Amino acid sequence: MTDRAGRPAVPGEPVRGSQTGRPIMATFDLLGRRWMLRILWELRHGPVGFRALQAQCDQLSPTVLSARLTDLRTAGLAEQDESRAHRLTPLGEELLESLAPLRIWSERWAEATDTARRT
Amino acid sequence: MTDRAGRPAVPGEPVRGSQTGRPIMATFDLLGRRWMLRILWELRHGPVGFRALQAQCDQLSPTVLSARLTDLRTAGLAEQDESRAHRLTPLGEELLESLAPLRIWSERWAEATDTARRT
DNA sequence: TGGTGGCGCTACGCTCGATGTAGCGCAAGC
DNA sequence: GCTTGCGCTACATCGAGCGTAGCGCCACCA
Repeated sequence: MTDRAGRPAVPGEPVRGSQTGRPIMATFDLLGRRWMLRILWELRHGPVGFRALQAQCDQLSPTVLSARLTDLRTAGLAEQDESRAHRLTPLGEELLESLAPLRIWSERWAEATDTARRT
Repeated sequence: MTDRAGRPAVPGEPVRGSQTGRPIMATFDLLGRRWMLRILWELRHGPVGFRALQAQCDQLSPTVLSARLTDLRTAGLAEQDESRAHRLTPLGEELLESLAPLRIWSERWAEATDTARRT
């Protein structure tokens, strides 16, 4: 393992940035890791192989991809099928769905920024 | 400045992890920075002073807090009032709202993890 | 009016996470 | 048995994040 020295980021336990273990904090911890949101997003179309996933994420280094996938698996949000392809668990799917408003918002953000730049 | 060497993370421009400049990617870039989600979250109750905000975020280092607030300001999501207190812009508020489903999900996640652990 | 204390924030050195490249082990195809 | 491609790890490098110290500013009070 590339060794991630702990940091499971699971609700109910103290996580980086919060002793309380409040679920939302665990979520922030998990999603606040670099590439995490992007990887989650790219997993939306079902099982993907390691290298394909890497390509979809602009060739991020395999080290980080591997680490993040481990994070996701530990958190119970992703898993591997028989052919070692990566996919979301039902729980992971739910997370993805609850991220949907973000896409809507990002469009609005783009518009707003654009208008601001024009003026 | 602690200097963040570019990387404005604004939609419409290439960002780290994506040449396309698709808004959602810019969003992932922005929110994927450490403490970003947490800070956004802690800003939900209106204007907060720097040190108060720092305290709410488990005493994260002022360096990072300052950097993140700059990020937010650059992105047009936060601003400072007359007394230099930090608060979200309307756009920032919208982002916060679209993060709401995350809280719901995190509760479900906590339950699921809990049950899994018990068995 | 000089002292004290609190606040916003920067400087700076160190650590650890992220990056990039190389390559191993394995399975399939020829 | 050699090549090709995949999943993933090793390892060295670099940069982001962290912690501590402290500066400049203002308010309050003696």
